[in-house]
Amino acid sequence: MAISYWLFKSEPDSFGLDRLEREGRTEWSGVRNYQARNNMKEMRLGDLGFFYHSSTKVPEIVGIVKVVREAYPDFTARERGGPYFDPKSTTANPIWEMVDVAFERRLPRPVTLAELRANPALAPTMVLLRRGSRLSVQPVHKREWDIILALAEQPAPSI
DNA sequence: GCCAACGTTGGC
DNA sequence: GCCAACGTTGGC
Repeated sequence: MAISYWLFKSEPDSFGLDRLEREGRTEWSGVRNYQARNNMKEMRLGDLGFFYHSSTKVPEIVGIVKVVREAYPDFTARERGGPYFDPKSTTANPIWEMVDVAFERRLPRPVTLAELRANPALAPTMVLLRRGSRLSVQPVHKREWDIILALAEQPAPSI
């Protein structure tokens, strides 16, 4: 069974790749969007994902993570007073789920959003590049995955 | 800091 | 079920 590929957005100011590398693995908690949650439910052990830095001066893909635990209830939804508390979610009927991901590796170099946008092989299909795309956990086609890995092996384009 | 795009909420 | 209002995301 082939693995699937994903992309996880994270704001480096709150949780960047440096921290994930230090900590080794993390719970991908706090996702409060149904589509993103559904994507996590489809993830299987061994799936790989790009780690993307969003809401930063230069948004870019910086590394690769691996799914090391499949979807299970996101306990932060029941943390009363916490930022991710959701009264609709109960122990008996949890709405929100999370996966665990582990640091896999850095890309040889970051690949910026601008570079992805400028690539005609990616622009038409990649979820990240859709107009107004805000999905924080999204699928990546294998074709796109391979193109981006190849880009990261090449020197950064000079702008 | 601005603002377009999006998802959710709630009145009707 | 519709849709206006609102809050959030996230690039620029």
